[in-house]
Amino acid sequence: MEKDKKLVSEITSMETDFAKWYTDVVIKAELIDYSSVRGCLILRPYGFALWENIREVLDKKFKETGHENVCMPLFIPESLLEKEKDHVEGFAPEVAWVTHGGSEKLTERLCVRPTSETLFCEHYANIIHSWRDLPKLYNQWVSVVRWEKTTRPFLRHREFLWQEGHTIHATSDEAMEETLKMLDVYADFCENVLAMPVVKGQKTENEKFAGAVSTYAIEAMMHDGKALQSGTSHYFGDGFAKAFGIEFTDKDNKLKNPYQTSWGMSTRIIGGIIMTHGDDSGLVLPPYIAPAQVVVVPVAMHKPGVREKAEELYNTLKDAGIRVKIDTSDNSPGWKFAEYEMKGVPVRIEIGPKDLEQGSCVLVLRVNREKRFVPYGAILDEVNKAMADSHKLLFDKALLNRKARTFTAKTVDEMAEIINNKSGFIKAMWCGESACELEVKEKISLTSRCIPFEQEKISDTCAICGKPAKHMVYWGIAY
RNA sequence: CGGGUUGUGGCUCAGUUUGGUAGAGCGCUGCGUUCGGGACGCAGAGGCCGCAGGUUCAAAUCCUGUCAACCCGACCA
Repeated sequence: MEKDKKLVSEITSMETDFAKWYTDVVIKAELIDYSSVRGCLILRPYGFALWENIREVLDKKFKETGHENVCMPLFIPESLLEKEKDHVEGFAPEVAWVTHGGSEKLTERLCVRPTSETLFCEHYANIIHSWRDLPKLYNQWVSVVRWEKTTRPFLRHREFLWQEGHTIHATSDEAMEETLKMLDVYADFCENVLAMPVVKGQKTENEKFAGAVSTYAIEAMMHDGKALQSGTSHYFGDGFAKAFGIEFTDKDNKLKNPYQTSWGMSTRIIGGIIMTHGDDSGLVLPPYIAPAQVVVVPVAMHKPGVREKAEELYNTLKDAGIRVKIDTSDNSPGWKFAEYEMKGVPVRIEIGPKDLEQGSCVLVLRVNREKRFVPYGAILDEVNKAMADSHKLLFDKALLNRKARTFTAKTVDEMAEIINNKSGFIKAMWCGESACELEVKEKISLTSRCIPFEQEKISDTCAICGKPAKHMVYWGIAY
């Protein structure tokens, strides 16, 4: 478009300063506000509505796959947290402690849950006795607290909302199947609902969850080439069950430890949505979770018939279940266009005197500002089509960005050469030794993002040590 | 947790060097004119200068402490 220069001057352009752009968008679009405790942020109605929509879609999927929602306590006694060694070592440095109840000092301090494995384990030990009690497929939607040193809106809060699934099974095969199934649920959700392409894979030993046998994750690429871990699924084996004394009598009358999983997705994904799809005019929201999917903007409202027709279109869409908003405020049309673009509303409908003459209205896609002239009778079909088209355009654009920013390297020098000039994923071979992974981190500040399920052979030898390679790994800089 | 930058009406900032009546633009409220890419006029409202101490006749300004935000690093499954 001719006027492709920035229409919104209040937002720092991505190219000038991506981090500043991000905070500008988050604040200006009224997603978040700061509170008086660092890292504890306020989700404003527009931001919380995004989470509600995400929650609604995921929760439905969890229930379809047989899961039940529960709610565990907020506090974990210190002695309970300490039962699994790796787990406590992983989380202890970042937990918040409650030491007093009223004015009385507690005999045992309580940590505010950083994650709830220990609580679920304690509960499972109480309720599971027989193979008939298995499996338990539980999930909870709660907030957790991790006392992070560095905080950023959505990406790293000290208190954040998430869901954590915790399941327990009679066999390791069943638990592993669950682990991978839920990873697929997340991947499917990201791609088909959020329009975010993801790479599915396994985390290395260094990067896995504290206490897990293996961790799987979906990795997404942001507009600036940094990686965002967008959902994780862990296989625990029977380690937690042993540490917490969870036992059941199997069909063969033998006492056994069951096998567990956990998996989570948090409000961090909203940061991912912003950094995947946003542009210099502000937010661009994927249509299926946008709090407002359509905004109706009447132009020259005082002219006869304009407002009535606008209301009529609004009602038609609303009655059909579309999340639609109408703006009849006395701001100028130009102001409204800019405002709703900044807020990322996927579809805008303009209706004014010229349209009334034509018997149609103008439908504009946020993602590329494409204008479509639509007769009134076709409005619902065209809105649905515009949302489907927008979703596809967003996905394709994000995938294109990832492909353009995915490089291959055969040696650590090549990796350094690439990362000094560009930002993105580097595919390189790895022998499987932690030492090599740590060397990459120290020398060129890249971390392993995952060992993707879809393997490729870049070369025969580890890019770092030159010994025979075991895996192809995606390396990158992560949020 | 280290290094850096910054806190002044809702927002962006000037004023701090050299202590002396708290400012501008935008936004907000009311009325009128406007309305197809952030309209215009007129009239108004709004600030213990982040917080706490200290120095001084006098502090937004100087000193000490503290809190918060942002950036870089370390750390973070």
